[in-house]
Amino acid sequence: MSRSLLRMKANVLKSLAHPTRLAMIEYLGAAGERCVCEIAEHVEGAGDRTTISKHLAVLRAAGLVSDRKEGLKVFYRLNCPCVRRFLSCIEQMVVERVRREHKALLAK
Amino acid sequence: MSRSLLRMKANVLKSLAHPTRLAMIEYLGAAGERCVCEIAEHVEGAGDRTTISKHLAVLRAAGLVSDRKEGLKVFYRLNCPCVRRFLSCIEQMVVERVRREHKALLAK
DNA sequence: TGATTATGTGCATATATAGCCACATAGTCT
DNA sequence: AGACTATGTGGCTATATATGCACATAATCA
Repeated sequence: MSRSLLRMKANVLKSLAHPTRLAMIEYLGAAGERCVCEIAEHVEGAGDRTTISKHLAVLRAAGLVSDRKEGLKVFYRLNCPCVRRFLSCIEQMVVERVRREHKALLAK
Repeated sequence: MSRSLLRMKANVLKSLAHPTRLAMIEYLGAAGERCVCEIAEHVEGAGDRTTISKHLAVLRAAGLVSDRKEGLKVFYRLNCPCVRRFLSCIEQMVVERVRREHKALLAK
């Protein structure tokens, strides 16, 4: 496997690997195109607006979202619908795992 | 979306978000169960053996792989087959992107 | 038992990332 | 033009991560 392709894929994954950014991606996947203020409202407890901007910049740099300016607002949208399925796979795995560990705990 | 579920999913993604670990996962996905020495040989240029061990420990902690000891060797295997599909989605996205940017470059 | 091999751990350091504050930009409205 | 609003950037610090070295463990074999 080419090192550079590997690095690029790891970068995309890295951009997903943060609770706030993950929430943003899931929100955009579910709700469609949204402006920064809507995203910021939805992703509560994610810190101040500049932090939100930077997270969005990370997602944009990774190619996961695109943006479009309209008046004062900037709208972001998910580029790659396949990411949604991808994330549901991860979710399934995590949920499975929690269930398994919970069961193991009870069995003791 | 629950904060803790979000954090857990981000953690799984984080564990995938490193070129060496990604290569390990892809290798285990394609080749099936492998011992550390085979993994280390396959993932060339990933630094020394202790680094390899640590990356494997990260993947194990995330629940992505399981290990099994047999004699001196420890065998690792991919836990969640769905990860393979997931990764091919990311790959497709990256390849698409490179193609698009390349084209855009030519058009100038 | 002592030597050898496969793998893992504990520390130390280097680099990367997250978050916040102050400030910058850019569009809108009066 | 000047005030206001939405968003982004630069720079700082705190925290996290990656890596390698020296050492630890554990199984095998002579």
